[in-house]
Amino acid sequence: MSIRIPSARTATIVDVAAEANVSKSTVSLVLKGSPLIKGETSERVLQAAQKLGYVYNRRAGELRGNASNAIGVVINDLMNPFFAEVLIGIERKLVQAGYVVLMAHTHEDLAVQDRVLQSMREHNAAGIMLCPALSTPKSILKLVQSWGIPLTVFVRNLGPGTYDFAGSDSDEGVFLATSHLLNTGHKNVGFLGGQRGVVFNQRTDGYKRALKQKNIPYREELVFNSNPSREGGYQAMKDLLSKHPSLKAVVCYNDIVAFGALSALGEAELIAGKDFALIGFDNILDTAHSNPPLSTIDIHPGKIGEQAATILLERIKNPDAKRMVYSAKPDLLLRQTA
Amino acid sequence: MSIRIPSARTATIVDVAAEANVSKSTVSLVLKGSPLIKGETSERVLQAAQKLGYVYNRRAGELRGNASNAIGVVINDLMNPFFAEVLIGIERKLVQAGYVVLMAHTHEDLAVQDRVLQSMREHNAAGIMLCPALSTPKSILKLVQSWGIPLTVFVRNLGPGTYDFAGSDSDEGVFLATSHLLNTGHKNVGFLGGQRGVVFNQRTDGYKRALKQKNIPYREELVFNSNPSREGGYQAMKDLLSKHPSLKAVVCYNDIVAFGALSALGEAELIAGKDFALIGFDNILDTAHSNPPLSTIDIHPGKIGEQAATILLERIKNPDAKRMVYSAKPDLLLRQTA
DNA sequence: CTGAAAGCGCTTACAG
DNA sequence: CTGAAAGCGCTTACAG
Repeated sequence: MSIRIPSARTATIVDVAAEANVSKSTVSLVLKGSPLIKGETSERVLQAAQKLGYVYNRRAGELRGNASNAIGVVINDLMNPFFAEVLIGIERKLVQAGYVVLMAHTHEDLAVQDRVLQSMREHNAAGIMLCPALSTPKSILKLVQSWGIPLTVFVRNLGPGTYDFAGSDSDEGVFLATSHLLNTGHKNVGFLGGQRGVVFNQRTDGYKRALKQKNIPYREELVFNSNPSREGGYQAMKDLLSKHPSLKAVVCYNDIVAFGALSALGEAELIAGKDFALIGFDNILDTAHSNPPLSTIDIHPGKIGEQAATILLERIKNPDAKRMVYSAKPDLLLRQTA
Repeated sequence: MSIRIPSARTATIVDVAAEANVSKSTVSLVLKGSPLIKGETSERVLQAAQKLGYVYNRRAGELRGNASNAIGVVINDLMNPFFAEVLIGIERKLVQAGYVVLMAHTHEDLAVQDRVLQSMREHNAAGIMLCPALSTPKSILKLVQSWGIPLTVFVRNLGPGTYDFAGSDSDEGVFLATSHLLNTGHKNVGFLGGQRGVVFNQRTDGYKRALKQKNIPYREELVFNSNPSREGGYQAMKDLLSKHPSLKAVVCYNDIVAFGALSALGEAELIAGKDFALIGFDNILDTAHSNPPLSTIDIHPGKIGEQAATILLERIKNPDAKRMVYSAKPDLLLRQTA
């Protein structure tokens, strides 16, 4: 007859109290470093805890106290290194502040986004960081707000409103890139990749603005839509090459689109930076050693994540603070492709 | 005088019970879909819950019940898309099974790894998935085991032992790649990038094995160490080009190293696939549209994550099952560079 | 089929 | 400086 040995029940505060000959209130106080307890007692309690291999039970503590140290972060496209870099920035900052991250990936799926948000609520998240899936309704703001959970939106904004946000100045970034191309002898430049959405609109706004400043008429057929992926960039560039062979310069929706474009260029035996100029957007790590190294708009992805986390932390501390926004200042970073 | 309105305390099981005129035990039973409760009663409770906007409080439930639905996953190098793809696979599988993921990033730092593991323990994680930071001591296995938390190690193994593991057959993969190069006319091939460690050793074993099979002596100076990064691959290839200009084929430690190498090749005006042959390892998404598209060893990163999660789930369900191991079968995937 | 009671492991006033 | 007591929101035997 075999008996299943229960995994040694871990010691509780009561066990420690018994071991140290104090009440459990005292143990609780010692554990949270209260100055109320006499040094000697405190010492004794700590040793007892050590001896019994005591582990703090967070759920129990939080049940009574009601604060949670978990923060939900929802990402929708981790396949794009940009988001991975942002996530790393977020995670570091949060962990550093003593939080733990409940991470969820939505694949741009609104239904799973709703589900994970709900789940974070059940888990009593101390805050939520959301990079909204494409076409997320603005009502999501009111919803989370009604839960009483601090929220900061990052990278993709949700239109005008009073929510906290961390992202970048897309308009200005693309303006910079387009202007640079125009200033270095290109008579016209196209916009490659990406699809309808807030961010896309901001970026093409910058594009149009740069064109306008040089009195170049905006031509819709020079913006090439695609998925915001390498594959998308590849297809878009092939499309461009066949339809507008005279066009020799392009600013890309983002870096991975630019990588796809680089691939199409290579296939056509065109050398980026010599036969064709292109500039990416984001400055993900990969750009420094692509073939050839990509000129891009640096928005410091890791820093966006860090700032987004900083904002959330501040909001948790101070629920009544006024709106907080971080918008990364874009820097034109010239390497080989333009 | 302003009164801070407490964020509307959310309804509890007791409120629902009162609203529905039943005891809280009944509410609890209904909520977990017990067949014990009469349909009519159940209906009434559900409506009451709905009406009050009841939200299940997981921590409270888990405190008594003792099961948690959070699983910790620790990653060390999310900058490498390979790990991002693995993570996505893990996350999907876990969420699908009703779990939530507590994610932590270690940056290969043993101290933070210890910290996050401890934190996951406090959070009562139902299981832990660990991709060990470089030079993680094997004792980590016993430690987590002593906590009574199911563990599955992934991607990097910890040497012989009886822990659950999901990864790939590195040796075989590199053997395949090296053999292919040798079979297609290259008199010798080098091994580029990566650094001492379990995975590195397995990969170079495959390299040596392929050499041996063709009676080609192994020469240490033909393996070029580097950080397992683009930058590392870039430097290693420059090094190779200057020291061994006659070497024309190389298998790379992984895809990002290969990307760095591609960049160095481009800089030297060498065309990969024509002037120089190289093969990566992993088959991350990016390889399909690099410049030029990279030949590589496909180990199906997403599937590794999924399988790792599947193993953990199984272990949770069945603590006494015997050792589970998944080793991705590597496929040689030829594109442009070899 | 449903209710009363005890308990999960903490924290937090309140006494003293 | 420390203890006794109540309570956080659930679940789980146990009655009936």
